[in-house]
Amino acid sequence: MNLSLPDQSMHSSSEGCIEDDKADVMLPCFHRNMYDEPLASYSNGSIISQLLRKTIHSKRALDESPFYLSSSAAADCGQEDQSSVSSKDSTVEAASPSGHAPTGASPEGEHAMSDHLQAKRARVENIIRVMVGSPNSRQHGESERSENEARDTREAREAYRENKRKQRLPQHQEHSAAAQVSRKPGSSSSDNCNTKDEECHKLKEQLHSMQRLLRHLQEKFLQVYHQEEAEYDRDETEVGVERDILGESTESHYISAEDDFERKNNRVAAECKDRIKVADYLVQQRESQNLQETLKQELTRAVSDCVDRVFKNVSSKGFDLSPQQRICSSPEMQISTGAERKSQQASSALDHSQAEGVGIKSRSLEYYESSEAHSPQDQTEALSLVVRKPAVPPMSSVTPTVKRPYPVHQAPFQFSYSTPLHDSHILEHLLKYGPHSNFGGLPCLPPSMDRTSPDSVDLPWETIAMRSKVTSSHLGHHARPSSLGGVTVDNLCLPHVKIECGELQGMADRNPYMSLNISFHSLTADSQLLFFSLNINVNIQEGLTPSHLKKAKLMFFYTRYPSSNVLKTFFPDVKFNRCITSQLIKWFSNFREFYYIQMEKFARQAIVDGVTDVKDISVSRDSELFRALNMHYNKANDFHVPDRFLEVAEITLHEFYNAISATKDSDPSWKKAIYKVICKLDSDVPEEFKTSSYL
DNA sequence: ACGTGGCCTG
DNA sequence: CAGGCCACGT
Repeated sequence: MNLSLPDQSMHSSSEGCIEDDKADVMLPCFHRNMYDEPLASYSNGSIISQLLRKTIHSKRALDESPFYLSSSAAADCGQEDQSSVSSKDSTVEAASPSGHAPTGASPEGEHAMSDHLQAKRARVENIIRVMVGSPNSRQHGESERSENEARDTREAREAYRENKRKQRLPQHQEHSAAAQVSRKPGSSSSDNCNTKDEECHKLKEQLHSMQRLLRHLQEKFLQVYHQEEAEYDRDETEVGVERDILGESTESHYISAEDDFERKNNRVAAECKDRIKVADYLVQQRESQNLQETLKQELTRAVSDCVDRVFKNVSSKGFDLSPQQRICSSPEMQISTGAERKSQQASSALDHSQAEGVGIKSRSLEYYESSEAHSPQDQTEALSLVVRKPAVPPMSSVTPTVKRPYPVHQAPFQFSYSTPLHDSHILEHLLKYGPHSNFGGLPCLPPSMDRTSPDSVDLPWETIAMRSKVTSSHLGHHARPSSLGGVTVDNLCLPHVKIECGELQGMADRNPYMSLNISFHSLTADSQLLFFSLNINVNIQEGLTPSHLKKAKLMFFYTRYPSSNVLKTFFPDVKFNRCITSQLIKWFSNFREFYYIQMEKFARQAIVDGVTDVKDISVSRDSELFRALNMHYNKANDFHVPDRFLEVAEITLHEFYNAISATKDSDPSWKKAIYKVICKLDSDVPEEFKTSSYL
């Protein structure tokens, strides 16, 4: 019964767990205290509870305290019971049977009754008398008291239930709830109505402030959301719907929160949960939008980077289009060159990080505006027949005494069923015609995470061939994953963007060169992760495919002696190693072998046929020699062999004819002289071969 | 030693 | 077309 005990037990909520056996003794309260730990601490800290703790000494606590008492309250209750009862009896119930109670009060309790406390008690009791409003209170005596007690008990139970409910609230709410509950123990009698009222007001205020806070948060969310809307309102329709939905839901929540303040105490939790849900939804919305934007930006940046590098590469090597190429270039290709140049400028001018959907569109427009401006220039350049490679030896006299099916200004070479697409073609295609178009099956050429490959210097970019498709998929609209590791951007719920990549392996064989080159490593780590999370199926060619062979054969029309660097340049999708390189070299060696065999054969045939003048020998597209060669290197006959190759073939044939005529073939190494000549006749391989190929 | 090219063979 | 072998140049 000492007053120090309450304090002791008050702290026992934490200490008792560790050391004290009192926990067992005070089981009902204590166990609750453990569960209501935050509550207890709050009650200790609460001003109201402080007040109560003082006040409680002059009041009788409820016997049913276990329902709601916090540790301090419970302890107080237990300790103060007698004194409280006695004090109350002595003042309020003077005529009660236990009127002598004051004397029964513990000396400590009596001693504790300071003057101001007594004064306060008197004041409070006076107020209570008024508040209870029962003029018969005194007359009814015990019954009245029991009624009050019963009511308080009910209130206490209510409070406890509320308390339980409020424990689920966020902490700042718990605080107020705790404040509310912590004072309950003292409300054993009607005199608490005053403080109750008081506290009710405080609670109201707290709740109001909380509401304001929530509203503020809500507004912030909506503000940010709308801001983002304004920024990226390229897709107003879809997002607009979402916004409407959001607006509605939040609005309704808002209103409902406004309505019934008095009753909503027990609804606050649910309310907050709903709001949190809304907030979460907004956050998710933002996140997915961020993802979308990030992906777009990174893709755009990577693409422009790629174009930059392509041209940097080209210009650094002094690469230029060969005359044939210029002449032969289809208008489409000329456009693309102009576009590429423009793109170089544009990409350097444009901040990559700022390149967004709008930027893409505007740039694609620039492409076509500029292409018109550039194409005439390109045309004039193309008409000038400049040969940069070692000029044709003065054997030109040998050349055309024969009529050719094609004029010197050769008709555009092109693939019979498809013009080879440039990177920029694909880009332009994508940008101009939109993602709905597709380029046919494109193989997935994966970014290799291994940058130790020797070609990484020469080929800083690896190809990610992808077919880009824009779908109208909404958030949560999951695209079906395509077969064979097809790539979709599902799982990410990226609206408006879906990328599919290489559907079938067979397609990789057919056109592994036409690809959209993206510098995967120029992407940020986030975007790389994003790519992987997009499940993009990437796959760098470890070996040479039949498509590579075909490409090599077509390249042979331009170069008979390609250097390994050229090979690496023109097979960017191949992971080069010693074996691959030598294999490619071997291919060209074999090509040459066949070529020279044919030359020797036809030269000897000419001699057998009685040709006496080398000038009578020519190579046209009609000649047997050409057909044999074309059959070998261009079996499908879907590639228009450049005239230059015909010239070179004719020169080679003449060389053989002359050597054989001069009986130089008796020398075991008589061909070497011819090889020396022929190796100088190589021309540059069109850039189309670098990154793209026929379909 | 290594890369490259040519020749021969299968 | 690939493998083996050889020769040559660096």
